[in-house]
Amino acid sequence: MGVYEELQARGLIAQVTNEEEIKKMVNEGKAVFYIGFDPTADSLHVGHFMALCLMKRLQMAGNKPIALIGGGTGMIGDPSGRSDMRQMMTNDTICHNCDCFKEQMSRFIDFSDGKAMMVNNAEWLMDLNYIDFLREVGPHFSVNNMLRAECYKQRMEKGLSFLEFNYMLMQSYDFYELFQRYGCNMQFGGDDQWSNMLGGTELIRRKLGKDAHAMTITLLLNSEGKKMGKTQSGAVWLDPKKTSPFEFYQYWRNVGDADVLKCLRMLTFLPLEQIDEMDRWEGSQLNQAKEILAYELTNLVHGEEEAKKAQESARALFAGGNAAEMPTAELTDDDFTDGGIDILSVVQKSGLCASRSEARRNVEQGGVSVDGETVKDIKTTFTKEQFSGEGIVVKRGKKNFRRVVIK
RNA sequence: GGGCGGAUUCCCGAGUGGCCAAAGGGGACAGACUGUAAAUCUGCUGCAACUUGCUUCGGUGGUUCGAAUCCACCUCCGCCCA
Repeated sequence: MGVYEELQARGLIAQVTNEEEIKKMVNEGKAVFYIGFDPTADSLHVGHFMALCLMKRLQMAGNKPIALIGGGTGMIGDPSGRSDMRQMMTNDTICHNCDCFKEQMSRFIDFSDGKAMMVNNAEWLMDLNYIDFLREVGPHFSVNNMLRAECYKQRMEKGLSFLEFNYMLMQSYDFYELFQRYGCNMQFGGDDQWSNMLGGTELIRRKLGKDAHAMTITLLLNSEGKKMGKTQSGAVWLDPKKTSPFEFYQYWRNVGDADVLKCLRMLTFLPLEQIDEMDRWEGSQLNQAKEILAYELTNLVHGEEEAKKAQESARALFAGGNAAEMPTAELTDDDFTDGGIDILSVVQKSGLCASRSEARRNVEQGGVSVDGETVKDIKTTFTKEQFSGEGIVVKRGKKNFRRVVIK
């Protein structure tokens, strides 16, 4: 089975420009492909992770990946899949984010010995001359067609600025540049990028009369059709400072039954036979599959040691006991009045609740417990001594734990 | 540039002078049931205090005893015309 077939079997391929040619090229390790990453934040997230995995898979099959950092395109902002305009970022922010991306990527992809490259499109986009660019690229794009493109369609209702409208040209120009500079003959990207990517192949064909290919990765959606990798507090980040390995593990441990197998196929490197085996599991047995998923992914992103720690903590915590590896919050002397502190303050200051009002609600509804004992009275207080040593374990709801100690 | 319409609490969306911290829905959160799942049911959803206070309805000023609601100016957005 070639890589292409494997990708297909894992459900990763959404659309391709020319299946036969791409299959051949990829299976024979002849593709020089790129995936673009716009520096919209200071860490990569799960969506990027899928792309990185794909890069790795293709790299292992002998193809050469180019990671393109969007230092230039980030200045514009991709309107695809958005209902409103992105906030414009300052130059400094973009540069900082680019650096963060670089560092995270080098942990997944082998950039040694020319096996992969990393380039920044700021290199050629920032110095473009407006008139020259318009004359060189502009004639090859039909506004009529652009307006029909899926990525702009949804924005036609809410409004689309000229700035964002140009994004497609920038991305197309990237492909064109990479094609010429490095012989890059294929582009990968999320399925929402399809029209932008076609812009690139089209530009190359028109300007150079050469063929280039594009292939999109299936977006990771849950059974409700929402993008995965998002929590109400934001994305699930790969940076352990933004999403701790434990939280990361828990995110995957908690995916819905309907989504486990899909995630295993698309995100892990486990052999397909093993995944097919799990596909036969039913009911509560799926919990094991979720554990495997969570472990595998945490392992890939944070390493074996962190994965083990997260798994052990999760097991211990949900089996009712305490675990060494648990988010810890520290209280200081200032938090105590007359040597005591009330439950609402504990819950709030430990970061389990945003406000005292919220803490009050949770306590009143029986959602807060301390060392396994439910606390129903909002007037319950604790002494400083109780936080010394191991401290106490405060729980809000079923899945939010925190060890609270005194500093 | 001209005409019209709009900006409400996380989102959608009511509210057009006091009875509004603001209907309804979604989402989130908590509880029950479970398998750390889904579905369902219940509660809850500005901040703080234990029934009272404080800060909110794009921004700034103004009218009024009193404004999310009225007036002026400004900012942003949509539609139509150029």
